[in-house]
Amino acid sequence: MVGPGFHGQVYAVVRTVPAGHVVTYGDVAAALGSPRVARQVGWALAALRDDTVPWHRVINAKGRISFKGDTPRAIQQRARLVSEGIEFDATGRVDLHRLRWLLQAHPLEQM
DNA sequence: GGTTTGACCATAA
DNA sequence: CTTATGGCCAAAC
Repeated sequence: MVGPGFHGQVYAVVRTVPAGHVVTYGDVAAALGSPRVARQVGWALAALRDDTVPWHRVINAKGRISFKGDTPRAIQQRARLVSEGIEFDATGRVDLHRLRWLLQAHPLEQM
């Protein structure tokens, strides 16, 4: 249900991220053609209720789960990533240098 | 249709 | 390392 313009594209890109890899909001935004819309990517995921989208594989550029104040979701996200084989640092950060997934410009524009 | 806000990012102190 | 500020663009009010 890639409804309106931006959200659908975000979901499409996030679905292309395989397990065991992560991407930053900026990367997803850049894959959509605008590296400045990282916030909207996060906002789109905030409205997400679809389990078909691995939203937990999307983190911030610091390799960490930021959120605003809703910790429970962050904890669940971390649990899912660990379950997929993602390793977390002592500070709760992920090794982006190794687990960063290279997004494609237009994954499934007309799939 | 203007104002507010936001799961961000980069820079500065 | 953390905290603060500006900017960016789309959706919600």
